[in-house]
Amino acid sequence: MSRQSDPNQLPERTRRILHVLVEQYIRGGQPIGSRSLSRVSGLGLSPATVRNIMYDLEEQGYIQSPHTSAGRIPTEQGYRLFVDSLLKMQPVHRMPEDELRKELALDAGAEPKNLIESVSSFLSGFTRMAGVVTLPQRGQNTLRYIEFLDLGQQRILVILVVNDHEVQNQVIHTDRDYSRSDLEQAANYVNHHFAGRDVSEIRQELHRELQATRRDVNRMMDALVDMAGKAFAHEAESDKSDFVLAGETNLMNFEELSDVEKLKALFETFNRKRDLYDLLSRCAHTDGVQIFIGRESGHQVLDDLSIVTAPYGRDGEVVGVLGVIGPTRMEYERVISVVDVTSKLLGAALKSQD
Amino acid sequence: MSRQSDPNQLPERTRRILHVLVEQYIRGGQPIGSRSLSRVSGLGLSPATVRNIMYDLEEQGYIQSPHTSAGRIPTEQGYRLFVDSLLKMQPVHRMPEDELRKELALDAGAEPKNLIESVSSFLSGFTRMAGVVTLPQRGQNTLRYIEFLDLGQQRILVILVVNDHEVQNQVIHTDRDYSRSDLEQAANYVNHHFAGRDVSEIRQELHRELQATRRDVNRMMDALVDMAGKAFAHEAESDKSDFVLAGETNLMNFEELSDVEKLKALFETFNRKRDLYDLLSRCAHTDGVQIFIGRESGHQVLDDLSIVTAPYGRDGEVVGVLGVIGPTRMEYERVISVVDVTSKLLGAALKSQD
DNA sequence: ACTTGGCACTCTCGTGCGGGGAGTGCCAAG
DNA sequence: CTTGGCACTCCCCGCACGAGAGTGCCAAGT
Repeated sequence: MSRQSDPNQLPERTRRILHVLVEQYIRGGQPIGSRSLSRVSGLGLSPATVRNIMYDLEEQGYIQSPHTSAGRIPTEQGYRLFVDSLLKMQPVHRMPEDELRKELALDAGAEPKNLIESVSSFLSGFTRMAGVVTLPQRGQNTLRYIEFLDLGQQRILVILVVNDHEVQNQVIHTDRDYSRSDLEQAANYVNHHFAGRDVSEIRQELHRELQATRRDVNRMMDALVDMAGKAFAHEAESDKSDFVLAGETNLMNFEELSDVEKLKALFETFNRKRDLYDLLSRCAHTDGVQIFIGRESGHQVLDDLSIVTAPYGRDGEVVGVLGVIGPTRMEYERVISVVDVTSKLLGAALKSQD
Repeated sequence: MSRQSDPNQLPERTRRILHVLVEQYIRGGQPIGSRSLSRVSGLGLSPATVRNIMYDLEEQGYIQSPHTSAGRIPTEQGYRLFVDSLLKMQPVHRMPEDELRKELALDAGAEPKNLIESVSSFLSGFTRMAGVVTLPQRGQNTLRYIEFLDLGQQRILVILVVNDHEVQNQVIHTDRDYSRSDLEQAANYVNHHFAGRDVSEIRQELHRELQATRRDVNRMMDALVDMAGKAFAHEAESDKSDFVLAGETNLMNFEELSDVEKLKALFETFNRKRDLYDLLSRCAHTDGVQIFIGRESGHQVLDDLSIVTAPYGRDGEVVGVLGVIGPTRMEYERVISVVDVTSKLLGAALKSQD
């Protein structure tokens, strides 16, 4: 980017031209020529003057022309400047808050998963692009209750209730069979000692305890603690990198993705989940709306797309990220508002839930 | 279909020509002309003769030409005849059973859901089309264990263990609060009386019991039974119409779906799940491989696609359906074998699981 | 009666050509 | 510094043309 320059050094008039150009291009999808720009910019400049300005903008990498006798379209750098100028002004927008509020109200008290799905499909429905919401990831998982159930053949079903609401279950394999009362005893032990404490903390403590009692005569206790430890070990690794995507198919409408190869690569990325999740988690640590334009995301499949994200949470603690994925040529102003408002409403909804 | 005729009345030679034509078309994707057909059919007929035969086949609706000077391609009716002739002969095929066996072995003992996912992605990977497997739906759900956990605010978490393995949980709302021991008592009651019996049976019985004790002074018992009833009512409605789809994106490669509108409609159908699930369930009652060609499925979005399905189950009882979705122009012979073998292996894997 | 070679006909597809339209770059004048 | 003018470039569209492929039909052969 040798020719890149400090955007602040651009004359006001030049920035105005860029702004209008981006707006117009977003509206129409056609390259913008000097004539229409001079008319619509409201600056009272002749097309020739505008041409000169456009020449400058092109030299500095904000716009480009698809071929010599077409108009100009914004580059990623151009979009970036445009978007940054949008973010400076407080977006006070007539929003369809009510629509979402209503939906959220319906889901109140439902599984968090349902809530997330509603929000994701709201995002996609309202923007006509793809909506995405990560599942809320609590920083700490508080153990509420544990239960062991014998399945025979040295298999034990562990049921774990965390955070008042969520039930997780898993089968663990042991090296011997346990009687009903053994299992009850183990569950009682854990429930009594550890209920209300953080799960990963418990795992560590159980581990320590196992070390300590290793030479103990009480082999039984040993095995039980081992078993409980296994249960919590599983818990730690599960449930990662998941999000709810909605309206992916909306993206098929955009000519940016008319290339089937690209489309395929994109959908495969969606299915794999990992890449997109990583991208989203990166947004958890900034607060407020964040925007990746085109290649800024660093993932090749998203080259022609932009992502607008915002973290959501309750009581200031971020528990997830939501966002909208669409073509680089999207109505940023509207999308930013929607994402922003939605993240706040979702935070509130989660709060009221428990 | 006025011109449709009994396929059995077609002369052997004519059927042979159709068979070869379909084979060739499946291989190459290009309309087949009389010259190449005469060469490859091995019947020692001149192109002119083949032309006459093709004329007959076209009149009877088995083949058609995209335009006057292209070769011929099979119609749905033509595919149907082709496929039926395939199904008559036992498909004894060198199959990649081992590959799948290995994968299934890895998943042995894992969640059924994981197993299903493996199979689905095997189907898709091996055929390079889309694989689909419905979740196993047991005819009866045997209650193993129930537990009630107070969440406060008149909400109770119900944990239900069915069929030795599966854990279901749900929050029910009650009209008053219950003490810990109330809940324990309720759980004990249900576990003691109903463990090992079918869930929907239990629901009915609880309902009856509720009617009977309505005038009873024992209000407590009343409420408990009511609560348990609620729990089982939920259980009944959950978990329907679900399947695991894999490799949908493979379908994007086929020019049959190069029309973005079609592609979009198809993927939306996949997401909705209902339509496809209904189609699949219809296959549960026939045994052996079943094939829908093009519009035979009755769903418009599948017009250019075919579906090859087979039910799977254990001990003769069908618990689900699996299949492959691909373009009408697919290698039926191979796909039929794969689907057939896979359904049997999955059945066996489920059996060995518990 | 069936098969075959011949032949005219039709249709698609790729290519090359030309004109209209849009927009630019540059220059010289204001 | 702005503006009008003008030549230039490039895309896009319609058109025609020829090559290629395959058919339908007919008349002759077995």
